[in-house]
Amino acid sequence: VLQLLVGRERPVSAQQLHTELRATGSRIGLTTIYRALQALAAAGLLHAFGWEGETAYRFCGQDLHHHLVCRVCGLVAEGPPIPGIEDWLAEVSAERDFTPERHRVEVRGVCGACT
Amino acid sequence: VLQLLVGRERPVSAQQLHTELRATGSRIGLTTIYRALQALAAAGLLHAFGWEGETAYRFCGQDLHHHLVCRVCGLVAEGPPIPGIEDWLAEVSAERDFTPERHRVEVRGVCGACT
DNA sequence: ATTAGTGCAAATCGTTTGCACCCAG
DNA sequence: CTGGGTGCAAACGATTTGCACTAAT
Repeated sequence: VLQLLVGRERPVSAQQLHTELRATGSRIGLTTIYRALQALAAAGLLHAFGWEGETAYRFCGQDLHHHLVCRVCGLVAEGPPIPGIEDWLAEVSAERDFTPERHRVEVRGVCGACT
Repeated sequence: VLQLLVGRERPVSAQQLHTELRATGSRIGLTTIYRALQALAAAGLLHAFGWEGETAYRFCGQDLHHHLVCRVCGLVAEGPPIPGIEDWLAEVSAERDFTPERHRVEVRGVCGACT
């Protein structure tokens, strides 16, 4: 299942994956897809995106955590870290007595192809 | 309905609101809550948060768009803009031929009270 | 023989929709 | 009379769960 996710540009929902797999003749069940996706997401290999009522997943390295999401086609591009975000985070957290664990920057817009 | 949202520290789901309102004797229907929340969110007065399977909303000014979310109690604190984020955004977007519309920074962690 | 993992079908739960009703203009 | 907004109940769709079955140790 993981192999199907690697190399994809846009997130896929459990139901989409199921349909695709079924089309290739696989007898895999929807349940298994859900369980696999949840496990992989919990392990940090996938990122979850809310996409029109359903949850879609995308393979993501652990290092880059910033996304440019096209609201038209759903394409997701990764971006470099924001310079200075760590300092900002440390400062703001200290101010509020908050212990940060992970952060996520998501930019919504329209990709070049959809403009 | 809006008045109930203003001043809250943490997001509330439609169902929670409904329960609370019913408890005060209101005869409001769940449908109305959903419609009101969607309208307010579309108008930019509320921000939507995914919280354990359901969608919760929180009143948010239009200027500050960064959030510190406690994963234990759901408390949401607002933060100042990241210095330099606009420059970063412009640069990254230009690189990828992407037209940004809005961005969102969400930091997950644990608040002081929950530590 | 035991166990982890699977698929199916039914149950669950948040959300949306269809529709009849009521109040204000 | 007319229209917008409301509540109720049914419909919907994504996700989860119960359970029997299979394959591998």
